[in-house]
Amino acid sequence: MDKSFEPRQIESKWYARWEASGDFQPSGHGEPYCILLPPPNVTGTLHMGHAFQQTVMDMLIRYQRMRGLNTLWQVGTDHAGIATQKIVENQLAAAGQTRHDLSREAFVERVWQWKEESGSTITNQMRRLGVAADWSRERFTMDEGLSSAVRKVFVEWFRAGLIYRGNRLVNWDPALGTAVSDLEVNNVERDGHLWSIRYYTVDNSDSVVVATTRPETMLGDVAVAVHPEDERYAHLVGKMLRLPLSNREIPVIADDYVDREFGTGFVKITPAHDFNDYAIGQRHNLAPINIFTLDAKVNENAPEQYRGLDRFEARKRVLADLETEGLLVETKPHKLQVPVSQRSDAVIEPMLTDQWFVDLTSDHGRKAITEPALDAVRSGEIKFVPENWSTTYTQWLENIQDWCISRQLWWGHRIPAWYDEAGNIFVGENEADARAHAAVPPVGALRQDEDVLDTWFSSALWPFSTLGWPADGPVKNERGEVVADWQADKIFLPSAVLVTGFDIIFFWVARMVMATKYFTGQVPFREVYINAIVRDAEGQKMSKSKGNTLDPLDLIDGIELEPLVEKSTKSLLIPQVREKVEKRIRKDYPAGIPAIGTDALRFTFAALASYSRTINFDIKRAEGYKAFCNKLWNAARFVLMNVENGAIAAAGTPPATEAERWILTRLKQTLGDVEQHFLTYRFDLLAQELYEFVWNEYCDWFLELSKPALNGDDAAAAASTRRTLLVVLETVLRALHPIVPFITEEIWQSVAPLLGLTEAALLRRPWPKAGDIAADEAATAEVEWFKNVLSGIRRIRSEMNIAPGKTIPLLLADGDAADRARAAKFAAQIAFLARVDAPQWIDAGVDEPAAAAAVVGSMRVLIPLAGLIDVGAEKTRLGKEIGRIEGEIRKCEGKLGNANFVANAPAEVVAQERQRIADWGTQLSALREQLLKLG
RNA sequence: GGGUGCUUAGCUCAGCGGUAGAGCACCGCCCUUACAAGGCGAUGGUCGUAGGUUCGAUCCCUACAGCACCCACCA
Repeated sequence: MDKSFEPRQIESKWYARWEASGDFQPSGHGEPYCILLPPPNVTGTLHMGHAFQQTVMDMLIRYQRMRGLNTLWQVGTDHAGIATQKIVENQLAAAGQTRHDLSREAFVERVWQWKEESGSTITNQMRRLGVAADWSRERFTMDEGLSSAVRKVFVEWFRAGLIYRGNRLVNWDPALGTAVSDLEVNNVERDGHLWSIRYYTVDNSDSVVVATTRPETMLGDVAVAVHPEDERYAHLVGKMLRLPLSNREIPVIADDYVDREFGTGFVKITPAHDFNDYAIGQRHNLAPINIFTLDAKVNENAPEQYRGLDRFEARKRVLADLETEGLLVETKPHKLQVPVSQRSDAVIEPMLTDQWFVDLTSDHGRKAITEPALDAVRSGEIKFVPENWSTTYTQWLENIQDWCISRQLWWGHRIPAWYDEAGNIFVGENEADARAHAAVPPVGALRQDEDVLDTWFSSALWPFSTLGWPADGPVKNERGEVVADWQADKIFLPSAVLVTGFDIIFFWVARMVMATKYFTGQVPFREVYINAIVRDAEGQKMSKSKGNTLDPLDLIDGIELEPLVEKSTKSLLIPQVREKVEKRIRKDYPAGIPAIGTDALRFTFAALASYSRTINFDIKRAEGYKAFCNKLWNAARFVLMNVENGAIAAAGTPPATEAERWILTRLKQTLGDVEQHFLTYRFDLLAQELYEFVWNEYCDWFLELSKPALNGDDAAAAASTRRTLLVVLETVLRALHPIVPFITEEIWQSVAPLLGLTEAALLRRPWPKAGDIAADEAATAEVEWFKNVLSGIRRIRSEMNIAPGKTIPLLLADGDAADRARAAKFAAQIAFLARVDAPQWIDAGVDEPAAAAAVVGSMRVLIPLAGLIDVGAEKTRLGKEIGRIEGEIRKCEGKLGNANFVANAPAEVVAQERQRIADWGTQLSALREQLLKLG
């Protein structure tokens, strides 16, 4: 093995071999265990969130694979309608074109081309992470198989009366020219104004003052509303008002939606551009007046002078005109929630358009789709981890709206609906099917609906569409390879656990439950592990506009300062932001980002994966775990160097030394805990457990303890120690493999032959079970004793400034028979590791030299002063220790002196307290005796 | 307005009813042949505040404060 750990070399070597070996595909035996990859955008690149999430999935898959389960990690990519279409549109824009300059077919063809060119970027990046995913079954949400699933679901839901088309007020993104769902709209608080405007009655005898944040919408007003019980204005209800600027007559109506306390108590009603007003309009039978075109300019329903103006321009004009007419009563600053499109940042305009919806709210829709999805979680059939996310899920479904599934885009699954010349709708998997199911004979030619489906519609089918549904037989990809076969593959439904972010519980998780329940009768997964959101070291959300994103590949490979600055600032358009980001990067990463390797990155993710909902990614922490990898590497080097040239005890030989029995006992405990942490998804505790075992037990103590054994005269002990060194290493490599696959594989390949192991790869080894290892509690006590003696001596050496290389004498006093036996047993180890001469016992009553002391139980461990030690300093040291122990004893006495404690606390707690006070007492008297001896 | 979290060492976080822990940072001594990406040792916390339950509270309950996030139609 190389002298130091070089992640780059190791990583480049293994992935291709693993993938080619077929070990990432289902083994075909054992209990099925499936994980669905949340399909990333096909044109996307790997970000920290992906890397974190995928590390979690990979740990689970590798673990279960080693446990002998029939594992499938189903991977694939999502066509990501809007995002992908926008990328290609931007390319066109750079050439001064829009998609409308191309035909629809040509545009879509161009998007496919782009997908072919860049679609494998993210999957190749995933490979760098080492994911044990089954690439032979990779799917794309727009491939033929998945598209046929989409068509079938649409048609079946339509025929079941669960999908309908209607002219409804929807969230319209005027920049993208499409409807978007409620979920794709963010409400952003902005500084605006509240304007008060006077409307006169038609006879000019009276007037009302309405308050609005959007004065331009008054062009579409159809009424003014007051609260039915508002006595101030009761006399106005039913009167007609003259709408300023438009000169239309509109009624004053009473509706209890109005809040009497807010504004003036009058609300203008614009049903075509406000969701509340729409509802009020319906209640009062008022026809909405749409005043905007689809790109949010004033249309022909408004007075001539405003037509063609953008809505924000129109606002200015309206205000100016009102001012002129003396109708603008008041203007005051006002904070308001503005609906903004997630995709384009454009302000959403509620717009009346024809759209397709999935019915989730009528009795029929609730019974067929919504309720089963709620029941799946309420009944515990699906469990969230952490558990409280089920509240989020449940509450959303309880207040759900119908799902608007049509999008006015070109890239996506075209809606399988056709219209005849009379406007009748025909739905079917294709035109012929639509005709065949026609309720009325079509009039003239059929033309297909122009719209495509919401991207999440196809994602909702992912749990079963990827397994081959609805085809009866094998499904092939475009290269003719079989990627799924529903009859055989439905064993992977339900999948075991879905690992995903809370931000798509509504978008994706809930909708998968709805669709999967409806079409397969099964839940899509048994558990949903909601992973934390990765933020930067300061807890800020990572975003390109803040320039604080980290590219997982930059952490793996490292990046120089200048390229990092360039990369982080290139998409920042505002110079001030750019400057700020550059400054921060130069400060945070003066030497760029060091290469930490995939394993260290993965270990970091594991170590950060507690149940907390955000994790702050600190590169310092990652560097620490790279050090851990290096430690493991060097420990392996030590073992190999010491094992290769000596006899290794045969398998089954009982361990010869206390140290071996102790490390095996600790290994057993560690494995038991690791098992538990896998069950509860506590990867942080799991990582910590293994970290501590490797570093603080195996390296710090066992490797050190093995040195005297390896170099000693006892050949049997040496051979046995060699075996144990190897066995523990090999076992711990197996336990670590799900977290750090590359380094463990690399080391394991060298270790395996020495143990006669014949598997081709570490992933094929069985998961190490605690139950297979024998515990020896007595050995633990022995080694703990030894560690106490050694720590005592080291403390003296350090605090008394005794040169580390200097061999010094060691005396032992008092103690009992057990201490004598142990001292004899560990004599060589003590001498070697503490750099002391062979320990000498001092008999009671014999004069002893002045010495510095440590106390282990009732035994005093003495380093004679003889010019080495400052008596004053030693007295101070002892005094301090005595003070500390007296404090502990006082605490114990306090408890035991409390009659209520003794009466009420469990017996073992009281006994433990008595034991403690006795132990402290023993130490205290030894220390006091020592202080006396120093005079 | 409804909901969900968080507040523990300088920083990032575990612990969650019975002796306050880790990583990183900091301090001292060491290039001791696995490892200076290292070794040995030391320092550092009245566990947000106030009550309550309990023999005992960082942990459970209540209130308060601060900080996040999600959902929602106040013009």
